[in-house]
Amino acid sequence: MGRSPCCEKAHTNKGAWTKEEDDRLIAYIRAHGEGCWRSLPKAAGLLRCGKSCRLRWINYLRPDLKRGNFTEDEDELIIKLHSLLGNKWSLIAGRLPGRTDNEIKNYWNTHIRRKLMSRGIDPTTHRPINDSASVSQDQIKTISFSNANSKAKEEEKNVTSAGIIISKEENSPLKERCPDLNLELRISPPYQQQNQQPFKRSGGSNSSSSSSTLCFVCSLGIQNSKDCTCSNGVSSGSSSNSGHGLLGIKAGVLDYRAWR
DNA sequence: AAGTAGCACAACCGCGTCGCA
DNA sequence: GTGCGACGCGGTTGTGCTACT
Repeated sequence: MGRSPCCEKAHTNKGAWTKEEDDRLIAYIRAHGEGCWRSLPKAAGLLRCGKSCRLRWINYLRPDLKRGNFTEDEDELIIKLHSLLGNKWSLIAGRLPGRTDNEIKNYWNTHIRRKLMSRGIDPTTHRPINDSASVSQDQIKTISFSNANSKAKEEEKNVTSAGIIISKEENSPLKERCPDLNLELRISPPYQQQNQQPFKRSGGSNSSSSSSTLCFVCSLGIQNSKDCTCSNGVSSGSSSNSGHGLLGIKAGVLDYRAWR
C-alpha cells in the first residue's frame, strides 16, 4: 500500500542521538559536505536512516545555529511572517538566521500561540478572537495558493495565477493583517545561505542580484509562472541557477530586515 | 520526598515535489 | 511522458525536565 520505507528499519537506530553518533556525523559532513543523505549513514558508519541524519544535522548540529532563547524581535517577526505565510515554517526559518524550521515550529506551538491567545488574537487567523466569528467569508483576504480564475480578472485584481493577491497600496491584505509591515519587498540572498555551499537541490548562485527586483510571483517562489513580470528574466529557463529556492525560492526571498 | 501535570524540544512519520533515467 | 528514488516539509509523537501539590 504505502510507499516503501526510506531505509531498512531493521538495522537502524532510533531515538535520541548519542555523542558518538553526533561526532561521526559532524566529522563526515565536515569532510564530505552535505548531500546524498541516503548513502551518508553507511558512508559515515552510522546506523541511522538518511532522513534522521539530515534532521539531526539541520536541526541540531549545524555550526551556524544560534540556539538559545528567542528575542522579542524574533517573536514579533515570527508572528508577522506567520500571518503572511501561514505554517510555512521553512520559509519563516529562512528569514531568521540561525533558526531552524523545527525550532520555530516548536516555539510557535509552545510560546507564541499562547502569547497571541493571551492578547486575544487567534493564532491561526491572526484576528481578534471575538472578531473572527463575525467576519464574513468574502471579507477574509488571505494569501491562497489555489488557482485563480481568469487572467483578465487576475490582472484587474492583481491576483496571480498562483492565487496570490498582490496588494495595492490602499487595500493590501498584508497591511490589513500586519499594519506595521513594510510591504516594499526587496530581494536579497537568503541570509543563512550566504556562506553555504549550494546543496544538490537548493543550489544556484545568488550572484550579485541584491539590487535587482523580482516580481511578487517570483518573490514567493512560484517558478516559471506565466505571471512572472520580472524584468531580469530570472524565472525563465531551468531552475538551476535562476535564483529560486525555498518553496522554489532561492534568491527571490523577502528580506525581513528591509521590513523593519 | 514522592507523585503528577505541564512544558519544551528532539525526533519520527507520511506525503508532496523534484530531478533523472 | 512516465515511473522511481531521494529530498524537504509540516504534523505529530516521545521523552526528559521542571514546577506544583
